[in-house]
Amino acid sequence: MQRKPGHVTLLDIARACGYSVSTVSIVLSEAPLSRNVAASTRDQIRSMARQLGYHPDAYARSLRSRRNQTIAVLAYDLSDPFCLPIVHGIQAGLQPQSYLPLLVDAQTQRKLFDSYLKMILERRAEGAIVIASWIFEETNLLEDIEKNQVPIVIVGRDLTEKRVSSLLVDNEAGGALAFRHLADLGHRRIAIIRGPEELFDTEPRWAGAQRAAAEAGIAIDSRLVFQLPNLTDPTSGFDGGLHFAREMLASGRSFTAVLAFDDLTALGVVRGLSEAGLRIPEDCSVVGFDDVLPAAVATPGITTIRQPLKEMGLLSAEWTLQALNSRDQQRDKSVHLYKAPPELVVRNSTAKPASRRKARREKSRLIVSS
Amino acid sequence: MQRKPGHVTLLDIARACGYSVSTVSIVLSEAPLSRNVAASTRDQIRSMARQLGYHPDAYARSLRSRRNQTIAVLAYDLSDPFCLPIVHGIQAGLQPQSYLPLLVDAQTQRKLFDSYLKMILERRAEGAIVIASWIFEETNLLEDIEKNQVPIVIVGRDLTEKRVSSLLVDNEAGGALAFRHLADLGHRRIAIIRGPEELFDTEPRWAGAQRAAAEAGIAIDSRLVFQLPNLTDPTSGFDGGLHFAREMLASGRSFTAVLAFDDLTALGVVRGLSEAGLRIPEDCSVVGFDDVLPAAVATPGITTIRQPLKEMGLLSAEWTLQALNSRDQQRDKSVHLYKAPPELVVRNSTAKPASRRKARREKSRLIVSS
DNA sequence: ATTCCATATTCAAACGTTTGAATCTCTTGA
DNA sequence: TCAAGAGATTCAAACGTTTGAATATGGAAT
Repeated sequence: MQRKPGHVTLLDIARACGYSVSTVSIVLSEAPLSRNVAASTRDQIRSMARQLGYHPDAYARSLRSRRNQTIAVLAYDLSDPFCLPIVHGIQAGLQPQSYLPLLVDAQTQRKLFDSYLKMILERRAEGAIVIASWIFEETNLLEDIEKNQVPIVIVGRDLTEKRVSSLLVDNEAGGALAFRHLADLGHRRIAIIRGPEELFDTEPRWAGAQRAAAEAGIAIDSRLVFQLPNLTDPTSGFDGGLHFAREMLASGRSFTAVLAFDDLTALGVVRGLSEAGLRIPEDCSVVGFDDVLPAAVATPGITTIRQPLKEMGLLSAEWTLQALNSRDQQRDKSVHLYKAPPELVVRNSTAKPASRRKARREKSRLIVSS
Repeated sequence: MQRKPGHVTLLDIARACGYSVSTVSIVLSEAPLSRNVAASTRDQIRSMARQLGYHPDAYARSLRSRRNQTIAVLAYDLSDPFCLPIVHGIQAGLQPQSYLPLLVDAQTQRKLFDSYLKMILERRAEGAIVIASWIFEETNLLEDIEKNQVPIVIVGRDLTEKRVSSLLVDNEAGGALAFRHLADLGHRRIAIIRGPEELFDTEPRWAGAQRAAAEAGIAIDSRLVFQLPNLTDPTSGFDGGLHFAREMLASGRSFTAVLAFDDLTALGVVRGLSEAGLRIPEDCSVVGFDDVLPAAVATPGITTIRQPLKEMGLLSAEWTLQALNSRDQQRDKSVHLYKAPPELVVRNSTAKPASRRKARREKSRLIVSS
């Protein structure tokens, strides 16, 4: 196994300028000792390194130094528009400490998830940030990662009872915010599409909506409550919304607004209602959740509950680095929880309901025609 | 620097079951020599490894073996919906050979791009796939990566004249396809929004549209041709589309269809026309390019030109692995080019133009009211 | 008995770094 | 003249693995 020709090591540089490997290493890695290396030597070594095209070998380096400036970021599915802003936040948080994210995308597949998990362990990432999925039981994840003393933070789910620092949006508040927005506009007959049963966001959002309904003195008609099936594909919310919109119309029950579980679902609802000739928001208001790109660029723009995803990502990065540092100093194993405040983003998919009489007339016409 | 407690090495296993490190390594790495290790020994070692929670150290391993089963994937901006399907394709192509993608997102920032590039070199990725950006001059990228003998493939741009294997959609054919679709529907007065000047896709798409116009005997009104400004943010196409839609209407020139540079631009156009009270597609057809998620879930769904992104990603992965293998065998430095065939996806943003008289009447009413 | 082969296992060097300790060469102060 | 320190550089071991070569063990064939 002869050395590759194009491959420059410390030894090459050392020989080229007549110093030892140690000196070269000290200079190029800017170790504390480099303070008392002669300035001329430093310059000579640096310029030789540049000239030969030297790049330190991360493998050799971190084999020796046990550090690799890497935080693993394990996303359950990058194609969910939800993930990207979080990743950007993480990158922003890691950058200043010159840590690098090792980004892996499990594509909602258990098999991939496991193999990437193994990879994270093998690459000795110093910490891990998991962007949560409802699909996997993270139990063995915890065992395996924690056993190896890697600090871990989870985004999008509360796992504090398993002693994992967690960040997520305050879903209860968000659900309430969305419902209250519709109530404030004057809507009384509000259809609700709940999330999939296995998704942890579902319950608190529903609870928030119920609380807001009670506060506004509005009764939720259980026949106007739907629940998305368990999904594999993050865009399948769209199909669910489309499906339930048709079902709502076919049921003949009147409603003037729909509270959808997330933005894709809301977009599906818009599609379904539009197909039947309803205009959004004149004939029916629709509100989503998350504030992902498709909601912003659709026409009408979807009124939604924004999650401060980027901020959450940023914070998760900071927590991880913090845990790293405190681990080096003492054993500070405190577990944090941050429930981010959701924010109402009003666009054009919501409006005051049409006057009751007119609305009823239109509706009946439509139901007949569908 | 004492060893971390939770950290299990070959030596630990060797001691625990009374064999040498070599034997343990041979067994666990399934080296050829493991053929003649006693079956009982094998089992004992394997179960001990599992019991202790052993994970091989990728750093030590690849320091010695010079392989790390990693292909770097450098995306210019993951938040462009364009990138994700490519990444998925790459993952799919790497998986069967148990190579792992090292995914990095330059977020359209030169500084990040450089620092990630350095990282790729330091981590000794065996190959690199670049999802192209118009922002960066890839010249030094080439120098730096090629000097280190790392095979490199670029997706989304033709760099064959710099001897880099390239995959991209056939933009010329796509532009023609889009224009011909509108012409076939009967449109004659077609507005065109060209891409930013610095983007390499712009020219061929425009050329394709011109060719199709000539073939259909349609004259393109230069006053209905617009050009997006150079952009930093991939979603800024939306703003551009919105802006030009308003400008088109204000100009008073009549048109029945808009050919937008990409899907986000098309969505911006839809927004702009809708604001003025126009209905899509009854009053005006709009066609996009790329087929990204927001185009599919908007209402009406945007008719667009689909790029086979996933297939392109898959192929890029295969090329890279192939280059890796052939490099080990002989010096096969052949450069490939693949122009993927685009595909028309008809949704609901395009339709036959309204009869001429009626269209003109509507238009003039609108222009007055705006 | 000796030689030879196959099977099972170990030796020891190497990969490219980092780093605590060691060495060497000057100054400086007494 | 010597000790003490500071400044500049090097030694050598270590990180955890892989791997070509070497060794040990037991037959079987000569």
